Amino acid sequence: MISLDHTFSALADPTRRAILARLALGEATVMELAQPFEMTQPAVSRHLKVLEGAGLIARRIDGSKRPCRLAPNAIAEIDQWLAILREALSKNYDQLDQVLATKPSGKRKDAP
Amino acid sequence: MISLDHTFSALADPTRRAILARLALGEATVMELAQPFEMTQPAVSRHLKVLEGAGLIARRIDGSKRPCRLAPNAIAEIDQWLAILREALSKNYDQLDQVLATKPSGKRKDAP
DNA sequence: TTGTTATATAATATATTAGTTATATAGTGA
DNA sequence: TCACTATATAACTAATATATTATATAACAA
Repeated sequence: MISLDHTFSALADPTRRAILARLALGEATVMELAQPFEMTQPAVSRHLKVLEGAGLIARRIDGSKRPCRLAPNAIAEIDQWLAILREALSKNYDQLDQVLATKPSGKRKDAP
Repeated sequence: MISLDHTFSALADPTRRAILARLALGEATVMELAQPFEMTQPAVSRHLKVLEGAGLIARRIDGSKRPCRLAPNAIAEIDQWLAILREALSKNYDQLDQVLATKPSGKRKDAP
């Protein structure tokens, strides 16, 4: 099972997010992915390793090429975790709504 | 506007995710948040600063206390970005479905 | 087999991060 | 005012991350 630590930290890097965005258009090899970046091939290889370790991409073997594609597992796991926050946020919002509805002129401690 | 770099990197830390999970239950002060962790108060203060900088929490002033609560902006932004990947994944899945449906005995380059 | 292409790994330098302790600041309450 | 509580900041250390160059490995093409 993939850890959220790895997944979120993989997504924290702009190069890696750009790689994922490129893969959203379809499979690509390491060189194809490296080409648009001002970065050496080994650097891209390491980013791909991070993305793979995070469960965000998968690779297959095609001769001497290693085409990459998006993998679904990590995204699903992230979504699941974010659901907790989303639910809490919508609940808080409802509560605030209620407070504003029931005490439209109540004191606010945080007012200046 | 908040950067995805900051938001994802804030979420990559398990202590910070635990803090967010606690805040999902409702507002809490710095000391309340620090208490369950084997960590000093300054360490928690810094985590909160990171979460605030990432747009994941907001703080208000209540005397000498600084109660924290979840903030919605960053989550919304993350969701928006992840939508790109989600869409691509579902598209790829559909394509795979089609491929399997139309050529059930086609050659596969990646077969051993 | 030899040269070339595609990719991975190792060694290394630098930057960033997360924690610590010590200290500063500001509100609280006697 | 004085002691106490709540929080923030600074200085420092240790661990981690990212990039580079050099090199290894494996497939391909002549």
